[in-house]
Formats: sequence, C-alpha cells, structure tokens
Amino acid sequence: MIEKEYRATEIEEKWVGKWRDEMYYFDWDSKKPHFIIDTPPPYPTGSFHIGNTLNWCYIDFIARYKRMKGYEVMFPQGWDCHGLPTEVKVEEIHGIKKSDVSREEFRKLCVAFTEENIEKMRSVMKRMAFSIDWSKEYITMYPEYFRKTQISFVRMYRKGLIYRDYHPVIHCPRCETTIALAEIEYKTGKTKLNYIEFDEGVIIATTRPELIPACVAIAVHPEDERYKDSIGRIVRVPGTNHEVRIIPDEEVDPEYGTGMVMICTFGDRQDVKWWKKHDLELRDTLTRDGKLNERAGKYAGLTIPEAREKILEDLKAEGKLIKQEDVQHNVGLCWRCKTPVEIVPEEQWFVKIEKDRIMEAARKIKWIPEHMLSRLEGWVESMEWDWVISRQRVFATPIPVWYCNDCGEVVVAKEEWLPVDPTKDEPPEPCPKCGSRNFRGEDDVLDTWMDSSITSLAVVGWPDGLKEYPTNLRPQGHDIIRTWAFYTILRSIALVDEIPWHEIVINGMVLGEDGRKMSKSLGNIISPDEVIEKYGADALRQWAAIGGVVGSDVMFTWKEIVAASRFQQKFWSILRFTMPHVEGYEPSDNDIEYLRDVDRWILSKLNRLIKDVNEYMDEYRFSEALKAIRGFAWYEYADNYLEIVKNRLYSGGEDEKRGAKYVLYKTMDALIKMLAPFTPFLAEECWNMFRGEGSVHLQSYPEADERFIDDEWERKGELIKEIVAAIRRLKHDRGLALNAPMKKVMVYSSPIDVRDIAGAVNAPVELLDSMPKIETRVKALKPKFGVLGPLFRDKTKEIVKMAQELSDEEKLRLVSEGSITVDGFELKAEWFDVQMEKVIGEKGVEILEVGNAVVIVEI
RNA sequence: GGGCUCGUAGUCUAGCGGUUAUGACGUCGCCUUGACGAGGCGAAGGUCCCCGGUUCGAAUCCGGGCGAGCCCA
Repeated sequence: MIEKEYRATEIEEKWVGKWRDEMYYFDWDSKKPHFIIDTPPPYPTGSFHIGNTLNWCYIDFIARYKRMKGYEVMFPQGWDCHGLPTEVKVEEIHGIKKSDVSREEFRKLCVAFTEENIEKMRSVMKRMAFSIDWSKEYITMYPEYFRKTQISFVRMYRKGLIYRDYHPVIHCPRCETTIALAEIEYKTGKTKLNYIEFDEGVIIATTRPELIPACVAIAVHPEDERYKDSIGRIVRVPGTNHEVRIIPDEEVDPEYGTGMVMICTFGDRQDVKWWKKHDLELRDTLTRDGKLNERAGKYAGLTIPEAREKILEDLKAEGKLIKQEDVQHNVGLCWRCKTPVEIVPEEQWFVKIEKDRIMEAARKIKWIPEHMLSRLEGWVESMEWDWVISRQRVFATPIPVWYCNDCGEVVVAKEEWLPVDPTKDEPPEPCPKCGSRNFRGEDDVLDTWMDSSITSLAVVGWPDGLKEYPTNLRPQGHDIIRTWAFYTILRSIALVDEIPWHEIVINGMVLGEDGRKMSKSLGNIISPDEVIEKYGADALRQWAAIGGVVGSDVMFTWKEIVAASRFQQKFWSILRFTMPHVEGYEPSDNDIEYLRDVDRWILSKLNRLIKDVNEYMDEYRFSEALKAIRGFAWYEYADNYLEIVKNRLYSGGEDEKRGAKYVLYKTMDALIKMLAPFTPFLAEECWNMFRGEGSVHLQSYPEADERFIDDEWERKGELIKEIVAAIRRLKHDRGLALNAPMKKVMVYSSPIDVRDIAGAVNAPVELLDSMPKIETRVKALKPKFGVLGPLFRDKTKEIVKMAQELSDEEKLRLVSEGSITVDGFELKAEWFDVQMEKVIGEKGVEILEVGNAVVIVEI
C-alpha cells in the first residue's frame, strides 16, 4: 500500500543518496547528437543563492529534457575563483593585510578559503538535483585552468590583440597602492569652489587648484554663447610655462561655476573620459606618495594639501583668484585608511576591442529572449576605450611576462613555459635581445574576466585540441551581458575566430516577496536551504519553472512554493489511486478496441498535451510547459476523467476495465516522464512505484501519438464530462451527496456512450432516440399572507382555498396570464409564490440543457 | 543622465489584432463522495495605467504622457 502523504524532504534525501554521478557523465564518443552547455562558473562566496538557483534550474530543465530527447548532454560546472572579495575576506578572517605575508603565502590562504566555499555550494547543487557532470568540473585558480588563461593571453598578444599603454588607475597615496573601484568609499563633504583667471575672459572654476599644473585643456559647452568665440584659443596655465587649448564638449555643464572647466590628468573620472575622447596630452604631476613632482615646477615636493594652499596664495597675490564659494562634493576615500584617493596614470595591459567583429558574431547567436541582444549592442556602441586587463592584486592569474632589467625588453612567455608565475619563476631562456638573465617579473595580474571568458573553449578541450565548437548553449543572467557574455564573444572570435555558442538563454533576477531586488539591507533575502528544508527541492524547482517567462525577473513567493508542494501531493494521490488498478497490467494495442468515448477523449487530450509540452520545452517556455502539465493532471485527468471511470474500474467486468487501464497506464507513464525535468525526485519516486525498476531520468521523452488526437472524440468526451458536471451540480444544489442514487437519467443528444455517465452519477442512464414530450405543471401556489392579509382580512382563508381548488389547467393559466376569474372573482398571480415543475407523463423531472444535449433527470 | 523591460480582479500572472480576457493565491457559500479536506462542488471580484491614432474591430499595433523595475554612468 502506498503511503497517503507524499513526504517530499524525506524522499528527496533518499534519492540524493541513491543517485550516482555517472548517470550524467558526458561521453565524447557517444553517437548521439551532442548538446554542450557553457555553464556559468559562479564566484565561490560559499552560499549558492536563490538567483543562482533560478539560473541552474533553467539549465537543469534543459539538460534533463535534452537527455530524454536523445542527446548526449554535457552539463559541466566551473568555479570562477579569483578576485578581490576573496582577498578582502581572507584578510578579515586572518586579521592580516596581504602585504604582511608573501604573495605565495597569501595565495595559499585564498585557495584554502575558496576550496571550502566551493564544497559548501556543491552540496546545495547536489541537493537541488542539478544533473551536473562533476567529472568535467574546472576550477580557475588551479594551474590546469590558469595555464589556459595564460595561453589565451600569449596567443592574443602574438596576434597583436593585447598591448601595453598608460591608463589611469585609482591610487591611495597613503597606502601607496592601486585600488579597485569597489574599494572606494564615498563621502559627502564641503569644499571651496575657486574661480581662477587663466587669461582675460578665461575664468575656470575648480575644487582642485593643486592640480592646475596638471591642466591639459579647458572645455566649454559648444552651445554656450559666452564662449563661442573662445573655442580654439590657446591660454597659458598660471604658475607654469605650459599652454592649453580651449575645446568644446557637450558634457560641460554651463550652469556649474563659470561654465569653463579645467581638464587635468587626472582630477576625476570625467577628466579621464575627456582625456581619452579628445586624445589629450598626459601630464602626471603627482608622486605615488601623494606629493607634487617636478612637472609642478616650483611646487614640486609639496604634499597635496600644502600645494593647494600655496597655489591659492600665489594666485591671490597675482589677483587671479576671483572668488571662492562653498560647495558640496563627493570625495572618494580609500576604504581602508579613509585617505582621499587620486587617479594616476600607470602602464597597463589592454585587450583591443573590435566592435564590428564582436557585433557581427553576436548577431549570429540566437538570443532568448531576443531583445537581450540590444543590451549588448548599446553597450558595445558606447564603449570608450579598450579593455584594461591588468590588476594590481595577488589572488589572480599571473601575467606571464618579464622585463629585462638591462635592455628593457618585454619578454612574453612561450606557451610551453606555462603555467608560470613571473613573481617567483625566471624565464628559462635569456633575454632574446641582449642575452641578459637579469629580469623583473610582472607583478600585475589578470582581470578575473580573463579567466571566465574562455569557459566556452575550456569545456571542449581547448587549447589541447578543440573537440567540437561552437558549443550549443550559454545560460546566464542579464546582469552580466555586458561583462561575461561580451568578453566571451570577444575572446572566442579572437582566439578561434568562431562564435562561442549557438544560443544564449538569459534569465532574470530574483525579487523578494515585496517585489524588490533581494538585498541584505532590505532584509528580504530567502535562501534556497530554507525552502528546501521546509518544502523540498522539487517545490523550489517548480517555482523556478512557473514563476515567470525566461528572461524576465521572477518574484519569490512562499505561496507559489506551497502551491507546488500541493501539486506534488495531488500527483501522489493520483498515483495512489492508479497503482492498484494497473497492478500486473501490461499495455497492449489490443486493448484499444475496448476504449470508450471518455477514454478516447482523455487520450486525445493527453496526446495534445504531449505535443504542446514538447514545443514549449524546445522554446524554453518552462512556465507554460509546467502549467499545462499541472492543469491537465489536476483538472482534466483527476477531477474529470478519474471521477468518471472510477465506477467502471471498481465495478466493471474485466473487459470493460481494459480500456480504462490502458488509459491509466499511458497517462501515468507520460505524466511522470514529462514531470521528470521539473521535479526529478517526485518523478523518480513515482517511476519507482509505477515500474519498479530503472530511473525515469534515463527514459525517452514522451512523443505524441497522432492516432489518438481526434476532435470528434474530444467533442464527445467533453459532452459526457459536461453532462456529469451538470448532474453533479444539480445534486449539489439540492443538497444531495454527490454519490446519492437517483431514479433515472435520460439523455437526448447526438450518439454518445452513456455507460460511464451511469457510474459517475449513480443512476440508470438511457439514451433517447427522440425528444420526449415535456410539459410544465404548477407544482405549488404558496400564498403570500403578507399581501393577502391586509387586502382581505377575514376572507383570506377563502381566497387561499379557492386558489388551491383550481385545476392544473386553471393554475397554469393564472401563472401565464397573471390572473384568472373564478365565479366572477379575479385571482391574481402576484398574491402567490409560484413553484413550477417539468413533467413527462405523470412524473416530475429536472431538465438540464448541456450544449446541444438535453438531460432529463428523475430524482 | 543613457539603454532595456514592464503596467491586466485584493495580490501575482497568461494572452500580444477577432468567442464570454487565462490561471494561481486570497475571499464567500455548500460537501468527510470507495486517490487526495494541503481535497471536492460552486460563487463573487476587471474603466486590461491615461490620452490620442491605425483598423470593420485594439488588452494586443503606432505616437505621446504618467508610473515601476533592472543594467550602466
């Protein structure tokens, strides 16, 4: 006997323990068509969050579906390990700064920390039943992988796609180190906006007078009438012999200060933008410890605050400081020491961005949803400079380059030397230019996106033989179209001149129950573990499928989880009902002749469902697929079909049962299989009960059997269903139990099989050849004493008696005509509550109209 | 500020030129029917954001407005 309750969490844990990883291993030699997925390698934060869950659910639905459709599916899993957050976390945990220990030592701590985090996330992924091929796992911080990153660097360098140049970086003058954008803290403060005269009619406003020696241009808005004539003019920078030009730019705000702005290298990020855009000269006036250098002339050697004071003093003396006003401004501070950060130019490594080639490739890829391509398009068009790939950090892939200390030659590693860490390894050959063995290793490292943008190549064996390319599918979030998707396309065409994948499926973000993005500060975060613990992984997977269209943001709601787990219980009940009836039954086409109208009807509906679901799955429309399956199982199959055939199954003869058993078997088989990609645990448990052997996940996906799809059968079945529903409604309205027996049911309609109606409504049913004569009779006239009393006082009783003594014919006339005159007295219908009834012969009946059929019920 | 997406019942959502606008949750009645009360049978609930246009016909297409969200500055 099957248990009444479906205990999701218990059953799920059982299967997590039983399933073997080998079920999902990808075999290169398989003759089946291959389907290769370029799975996102998440950052190992230690927690697999609900956003990841949504993304991986989509991938798993696809992977499981494609496997059942006969594909050899590769669902690999990688980990994108390098990066600042881990460095910060490791410093926190060990109470150190990365400069306190050797690079090697610090790296080791990061690796150990990351390994722990990966393990935590892996266990959630296994608990979620993601059908990952763990034998294909890659971890970007390990030499096997970062060798690939380094090879990609070397190859692109040799192709002229990577070069070295000056580029601004953010620098903390106190820590004397470069920091990342993410490491800046912003603080609002007050400062003075200084109006400074450079030349007659050229007054600029600046909050950074100490950077005047770094001024390389002056900008005005091209439409600004005040300065139209000044454009192109050359002026001398005060306190220097340096001359700069006045240039036009739309981004100058004419309302701020004088509408004339000094561009210096570099005061802020806007300066960097202008510097690039107008191809301006570079005047670096700061030393790395926060002082002015020799380019600042007489101010050289002063600290930034000292220089500011001195310069203002001098300008004032010359009468060039026109006025000063208080303004609010945002100042960027080093997150560690709270010193204001500076932007300084440093030599950096770049990857060339070839916009046209990238867009040409992007357009060859199928984007789902389509409009996501425009996000990439807009991004590519707006890019202002090449991709800076060097970072001043430790935990990352080393740049495989040395500099010759004797002749300055840049020595890029040969591929066979890789992997390598130039901060500790020497190149195996002397300097090719001067023969020196005296090198300085590059201590900048690579941007993490350099690791993760070759995943599509790495999963198919590159660079040690590219087994198959492009891959089939990239699934990822829309938040990283401009990064991960963009960089992967760029690198794929740069390295192998081919698109990375045929299709890209974009998932949305997960919103909290309040409809806002999940965040710690809003306190609306839900962790997958919490949901799994309460309702199990299948319920969470159903939420992911049904929550929304692929690509749109999806809200997390507990009620959706509850609805999902209710469906699981319902499906379990269906199985529980089915099992005793199909015990020992083997389906055979010979049983088709025993099918009755309702059997044909539900089989047609089932096969239509199979057809639709195949289509939805092919188009990644998971919510429609699962909705269709759930709707059919619950409302068509359970509520209607099973209710109708129940009686035949319990009380019918052996031959009568065969048609129903055939349906039960075929339906159960198809439904379990179609649920398998969505609810792998429930499906497996049901399969195990139903078939007793094998795994549902190794079965073929149901294909529609066109023989059974038939509009005519559906119309007949639909009519039977409607008739049963109408009779059940009648019983309900009369306060009768739904299985209460009735005297007789007569059906006048096009020919249908009424046998199953009899069982379902518990009454003999007769199909009529002709419409019987139905008459209407007044069943009762109930006097309204509230009306009669005031009118007739003591005569009331006589009136009532008179009415009741009317013949059937007279009563009918009273009702239809509104009054009748008896012995000269006019009786009015409005004095009575009238109850009518339909009669055939002498028997009172109920007449129900169902579509074109008439149903006559004798209760 | 730029780009993209979205405004449909109390809430969330489907439909994206043509029947009575889909479903879920919630609300309100009735019912322990031999799988399921986490169930069954029924009911109420909508200016399909606003204004214009195209069309025989617009929730659906186009333009404008208002509002929300996401990504990037």
